[in-house]
Amino acid sequence: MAINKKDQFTIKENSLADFANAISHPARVAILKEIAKKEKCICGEIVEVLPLAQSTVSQHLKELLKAELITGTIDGVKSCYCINWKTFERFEKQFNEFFAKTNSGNPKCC
Amino acid sequence: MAINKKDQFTIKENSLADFANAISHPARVAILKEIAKKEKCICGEIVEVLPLAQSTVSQHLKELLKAELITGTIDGVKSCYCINWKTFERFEKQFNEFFAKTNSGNPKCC
DNA sequence: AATATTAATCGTATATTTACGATATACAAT
DNA sequence: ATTGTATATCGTAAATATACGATTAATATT
Repeated sequence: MAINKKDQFTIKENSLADFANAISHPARVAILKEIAKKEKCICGEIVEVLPLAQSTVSQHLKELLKAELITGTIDGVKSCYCINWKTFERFEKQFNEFFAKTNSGNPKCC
Repeated sequence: MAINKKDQFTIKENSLADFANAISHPARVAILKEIAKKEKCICGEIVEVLPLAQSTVSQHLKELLKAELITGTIDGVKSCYCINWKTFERFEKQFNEFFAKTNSGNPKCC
């Protein structure tokens, strides 16, 4: 972007944005879904299911790893990925903290 | 991007990604936070609090409106924004549907 | 009517994202 | 050792996102 002002925001704001960013592409949602379904997945199986090139899937996996939404281990010549549920739980808490449900009624709302 | 493959994914995958994308920038998280705090915000109040130009804040507000995370009404010369909690609730449901908590234990996980 | 105020939109430059194929790496099998 | 297979990384082109200031539009005030 033109100028990056991300450091002008709080760590919490940035970390919530980073989490959201990791799942802000349908391919990554589909990958997460696939891993969650099988509980365990190798890259090849994911590539088969998605309408994307292998290298592109690999890039998306890398982003999901960076955001700690998944964990990955190398198993011989294959790679195994799992959902990192701890990150999801942490996100859920942060999410609630930011947008506390106490306001759900929206009495003053326009 | 090079080629857009978003229509190769399901509507649900895209809608979840779109929601996440709307909160994938710290400025938008901060805006949502500010509106949630006050329950009701005029544009100018948000601009005051954020380290961004008025036009940039306006662009972010537009995106939040597009994703239906906020509602906006015009009040004379001012614009008033509120959180659209219904969208947040819908997202929460979708989120759980995708990553059903039944797998949280991760028995086979790597 | 003229001026001031508020917010949205436009035009833009730059950074980032996304996609691909090609190549590299790392292990497995022969 | 050579060959095959699986995945990661590199280099890239094109699309999108993000930022800004300038302008426009719409109401409020004088």
